[in-house]
Amino acid sequence: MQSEQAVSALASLAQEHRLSIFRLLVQAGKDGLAAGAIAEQLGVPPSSLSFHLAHLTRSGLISQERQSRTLIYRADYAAMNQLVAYLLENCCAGNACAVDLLVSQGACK
Amino acid sequence: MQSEQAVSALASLAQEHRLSIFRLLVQAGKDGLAAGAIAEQLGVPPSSLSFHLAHLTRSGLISQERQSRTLIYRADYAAMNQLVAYLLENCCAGNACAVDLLVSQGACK
DNA sequence: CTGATATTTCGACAATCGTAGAAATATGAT
DNA sequence: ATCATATTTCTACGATTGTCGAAATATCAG
Repeated sequence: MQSEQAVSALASLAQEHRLSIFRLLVQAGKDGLAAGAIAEQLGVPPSSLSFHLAHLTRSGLISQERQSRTLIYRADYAAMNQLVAYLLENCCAGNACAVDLLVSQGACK
Repeated sequence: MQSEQAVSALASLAQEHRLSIFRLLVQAGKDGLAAGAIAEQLGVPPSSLSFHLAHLTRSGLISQERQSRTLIYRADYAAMNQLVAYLLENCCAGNACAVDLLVSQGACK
């Protein structure tokens, strides 16, 4: 991963509405959510929502698939993992370190 | 973690210079780095660097400790872990999911 | 082809952010 | 005390970002 890519991904998460969108999609899992369903849950006006969805899509953290009239959005878990790996790359100068917590924490399951 | 906190942490990483600073500190480990050492490695003017260090410190991702004339900065791994946990909270609606990658990836060691 | 639904693109404006020089502060050395 | 070093705070300015109404686009139904 390049730093430019990472900054873009981070910037797309660093905004109240977009963070909420991303978390909704993370929780929704592989089925994703339609733009409309997201709008309903967050109460953001359509044009604003679209702006934020485009931002997240451009950064690669979510993907878009058209299903007839609706657009389905999904979190891209691999992109998220790459981002975290980039942030913690070569951490603690190769010594055992606090980042082991990530393993024991079990964010998923 | 509150969303406001998360946005603040993410915003502090979503900037080229600050991202570089954070990664340097992650790699430096528990000894941290003096502001001067960071300035040297990144070539950012002192006032700008100070602005970014303050941003990262306010968001809780790094900490500051004075050691006589110099200020030592360190990455806060626990804060980083909390942030990642917040992003992936309750992911995939409770099913086994792609976030397991985080475990197998072994960013550290 | 006409109308309805789902969503995006355009445009303009206010608010926030990053930059870096100059001045200020904190600490240690002589 | 005086001076040098390390770093921050202040300040002003240009650049970027978020907002949302209105208009445009895409798809389906009748």
